[in-house]
Amino acid sequence: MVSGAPFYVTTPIFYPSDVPHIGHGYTEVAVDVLARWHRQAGDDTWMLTGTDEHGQKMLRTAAAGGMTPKEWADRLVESSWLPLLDTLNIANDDFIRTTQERHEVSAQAFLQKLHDTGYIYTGDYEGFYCVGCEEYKQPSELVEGTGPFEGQQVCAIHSRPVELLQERNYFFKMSEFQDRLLALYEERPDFVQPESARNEVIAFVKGGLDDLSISRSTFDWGIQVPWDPEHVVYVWFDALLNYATAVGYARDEEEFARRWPAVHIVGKDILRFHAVIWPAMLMAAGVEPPKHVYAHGWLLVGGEKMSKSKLTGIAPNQITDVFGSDAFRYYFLRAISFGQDGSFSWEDLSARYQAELANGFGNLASRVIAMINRYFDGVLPQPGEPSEADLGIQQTAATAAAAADAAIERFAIHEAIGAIWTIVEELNGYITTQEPWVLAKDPATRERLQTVLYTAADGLRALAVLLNPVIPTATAKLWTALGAEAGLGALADQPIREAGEWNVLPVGSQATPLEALFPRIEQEVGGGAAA
RNA sequence: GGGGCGGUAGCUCAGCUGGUUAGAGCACUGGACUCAUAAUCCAUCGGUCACGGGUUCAAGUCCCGUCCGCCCUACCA
Repeated sequence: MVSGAPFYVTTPIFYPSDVPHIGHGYTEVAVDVLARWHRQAGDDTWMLTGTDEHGQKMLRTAAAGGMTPKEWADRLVESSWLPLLDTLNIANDDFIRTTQERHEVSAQAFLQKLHDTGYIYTGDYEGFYCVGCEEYKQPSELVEGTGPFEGQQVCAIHSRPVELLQERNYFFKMSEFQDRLLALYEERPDFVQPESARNEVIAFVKGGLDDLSISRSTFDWGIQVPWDPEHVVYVWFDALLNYATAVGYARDEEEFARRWPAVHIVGKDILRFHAVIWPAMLMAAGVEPPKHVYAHGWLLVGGEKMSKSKLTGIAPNQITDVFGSDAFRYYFLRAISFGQDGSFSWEDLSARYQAELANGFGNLASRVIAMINRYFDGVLPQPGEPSEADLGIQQTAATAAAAADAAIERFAIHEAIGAIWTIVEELNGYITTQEPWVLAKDPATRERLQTVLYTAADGLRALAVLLNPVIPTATAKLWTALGAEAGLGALADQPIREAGEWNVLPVGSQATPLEALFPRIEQEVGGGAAA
């Protein structure tokens, strides 16, 4: 434990009735890397993910399948969403489902608090409701229907007719929070990140806020409004609360105080819910706003936003089945600037796998371990006086480790990996230049050989520690092959902020042969195989 | 309609407050080497910085306009 500073990070909770695609996977993986990094740094880390199971859409799809919504949700969570976490090797600390009792209890307490303090009132609402969006639409959001819906007004997103609904329900006085929200964005410029997201949020809030209808009485699949059993809580309001309810809001004040406030990582399409509505809800309840709301970009496939309807949706296991979970994690976090949209292509994935993971990192590990085994029977030799070149490697590692930690602090995950990768590149060059295989032929250069291989091995040690949050499967194999555990303990316990220090791997560590960390993939990868 | 973002080598992208011959990775080509996953290392090749004006001693970098892509948001009918 270094600092023990709290770090509570969340993914959005997903609709179980969606089919998991690489966009979901991207968010999960990004949050997992942040969490693993902080955890390994000794921060008091907690990673939350989960599913959002209420709402009319779930009710209807369940009914269509002849099931209760809860049965339907159970099935989807078991068959799709928990397996997704396995597929991607996610080390979440908790998984919340909005149908869990702990959530319902805390959510009701939150709602009651808002009601007691006068932030909720009764009103009538009439509007065009889109079941697909789970929300009312303004007339401007509707377009003329085509085909079977010709002559009707349809939702611009789902192209399906909207329903004219009128209901008496409860409203949250969000309009009262405009000034306080703007003050929040002003006082804490890093509250909404990146900058482009912040600007959009500010522009939106400056345009004025409407009160929010937060209950429904036309169906009953949801959390009951505590003072009016005829109403259930609007699904988005319910969903946002998960971040607080999961860590004990109104149930376990000690736990809540320990974890809160959270860092929310979200796709930019749901930024507004997290950067406007959610902080307003918290302010109304007298709870501190989140620490950060970070909006990442979209994955583009063929230059367009990935979408299932355009058949560009890709299931995460299509990638992991061929390349493995490490490659998935590495690729999306390295190739895409976190916070910006990024292009996905099988060609790029395949090329980076080959060039960076297999030929770069994997082969580096392979050649170093092989030489320690060949020239020293696997026993890590004692280094002699460092030369200029050796010191250069040490410097590279120190600089890279510091830069990577600083980048993670700014959510620049791609930069962090790029910084770490300078060690891979320098080490490969170092080995080629130092020519240990030549040194090995002459007994007179034995000590120099020892120094070179020690330097390379300790560099691998630093890489294993620094890359463990990103590619934990590969680094675990490397840790074993280096024989590091005997002297240093478990890889996950290695303090990541000290990874750039030198002469850490104990002399005499017993290396063992290393299988290829990222074997060459001979098979042709099919791009069109969207299942 | 208003606002925002983007358009830089074949591909994916860096280029902060304007300043010597515009960078990186991958791909391509040539060479070196053999410890290693036919891998590594070095070098070369490659761009009218969307287009047209303007400001400046100097613009990819600022200003105006045009075109293209995307996002947010409004409104008429």
